[in-house]
Amino acid sequence: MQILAGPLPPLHIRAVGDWPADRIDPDGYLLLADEMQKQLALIASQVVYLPKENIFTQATVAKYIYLICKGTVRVSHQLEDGRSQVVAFYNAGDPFGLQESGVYLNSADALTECYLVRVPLEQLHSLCDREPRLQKVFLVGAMAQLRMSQRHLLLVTHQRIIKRIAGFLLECSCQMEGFDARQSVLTLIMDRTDIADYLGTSIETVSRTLGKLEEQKLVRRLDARRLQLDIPGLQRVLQQ
Amino acid sequence: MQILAGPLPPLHIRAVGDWPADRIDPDGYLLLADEMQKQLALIASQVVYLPKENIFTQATVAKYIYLICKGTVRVSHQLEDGRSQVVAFYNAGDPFGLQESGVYLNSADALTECYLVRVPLEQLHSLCDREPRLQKVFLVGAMAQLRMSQRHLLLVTHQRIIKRIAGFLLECSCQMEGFDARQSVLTLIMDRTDIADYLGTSIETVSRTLGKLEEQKLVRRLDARRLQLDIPGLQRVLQQ
DNA sequence: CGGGACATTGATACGCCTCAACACTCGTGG
DNA sequence: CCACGAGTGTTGAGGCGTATCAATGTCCCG
Repeated sequence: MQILAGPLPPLHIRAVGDWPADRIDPDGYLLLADEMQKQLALIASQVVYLPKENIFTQATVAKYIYLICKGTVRVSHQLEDGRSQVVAFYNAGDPFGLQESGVYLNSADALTECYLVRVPLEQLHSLCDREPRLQKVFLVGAMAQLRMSQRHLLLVTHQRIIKRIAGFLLECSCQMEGFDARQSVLTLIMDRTDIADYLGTSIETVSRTLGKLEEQKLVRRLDARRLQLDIPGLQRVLQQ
Repeated sequence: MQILAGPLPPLHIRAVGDWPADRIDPDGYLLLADEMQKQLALIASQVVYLPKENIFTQATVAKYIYLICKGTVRVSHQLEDGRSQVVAFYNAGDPFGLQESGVYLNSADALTECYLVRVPLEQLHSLCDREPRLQKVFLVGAMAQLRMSQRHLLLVTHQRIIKRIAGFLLECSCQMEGFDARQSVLTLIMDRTDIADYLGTSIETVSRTLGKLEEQKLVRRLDARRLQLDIPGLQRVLQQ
């Protein structure tokens, strides 16, 4: 981890689907007004993490809220029985660092090189009290996170794995970077273990299911990480 | 549905695990200051729903946010393939009515007789802009919902159904009314279909799994809706 | 050329979904 | 008082999908 000097980059928060939409840009991001940005700059700092680097660990004291400027973060939860469940993959515009009773609920790791803005929790609280518009930004962010979490729930409760995988690929092609819409080629940032732990299955089944989808000509594996998708075909899988 | 005249009852919002805790009572509820309560009373109204009555339907225009004073609400989502997934069971102190792009994401139904406070969304937005402390209440509420949603995710991703059921029973005994701690008897408010749709399984499997737990002396079925629990024993199931 | 990390493929066992039949409780009405 | 039906919960038999263990394949880097 490395702390960057200098001013914060322009910040935006994912707010897809929020309404009424004040200051939401066409892509569903809420932009921070200059004034808020300045005040945040007084307490926040920009940090960089390398791929595979741990950002924070579940059950340790929660000091910061993070906001992603660039990169992808995996947030996961270790259960008592040893299983690891990926709670979410976060991208630019997503806030993360959910805490309960002063400790982090999950662990966070950088999947790619990540540029983050790190805001000390205590100071954020007092700043939000002084600057209600900033609080609104975080409220909108929290509700966006709640929608994402519920979508994830609907995804993992599909009994058939083929639906989970199809839904996952569609989700990636919508809300992630690394999807070339013209070629319809998705470049995955995560490995098979991450996908399996996100969908609640095993790496072998992920691999086999991609095989099934390839048989049905809905997916073509250019290599392990690059998939050519038949988007309408995958959507049809979810409807059966 | 029936609209009640007269003043609003005292309102509180579930905020378990929030920190730093300003004005959070021992049970984890955030109490609304009198002033906010008064302002809310100007735009909100108290409504009553009978058991099994529909409160709102997925994909219809979202006009209100609801806050539960008393009773239990089932929020569920219908998927394209016909499956119904219960997103959450909500109790006193929980806000619900999540919307995306102006329409409800899920459907809500009363499980018991429900006393709710219904707040028009548009007026709530402008009131929140004038009264930041109210906005903070909703922010805290949204984060509590996010924690609940993530717990639910961890529950339904247990591969073994016996863990899902054990976890579900423990969850009910913690955060729901209808658990007599002295006798360790849990009275379920929902039927087998609701449980199955909450855990992503079938009613038959719910029934059989309760049978398994009964063989292991971790549960005793007094009748279909009343279960005597061995709490430590159920916790042990989750650890294996 | 080796080693390690990651992905795929194969064989097997078993847990759960499905369909089906049956038990139970409750209200209604004969 | 009993008969009937609907709604709900339980139990049984069978087939299928997926987890698991194991082996093999592939890529990258030293």
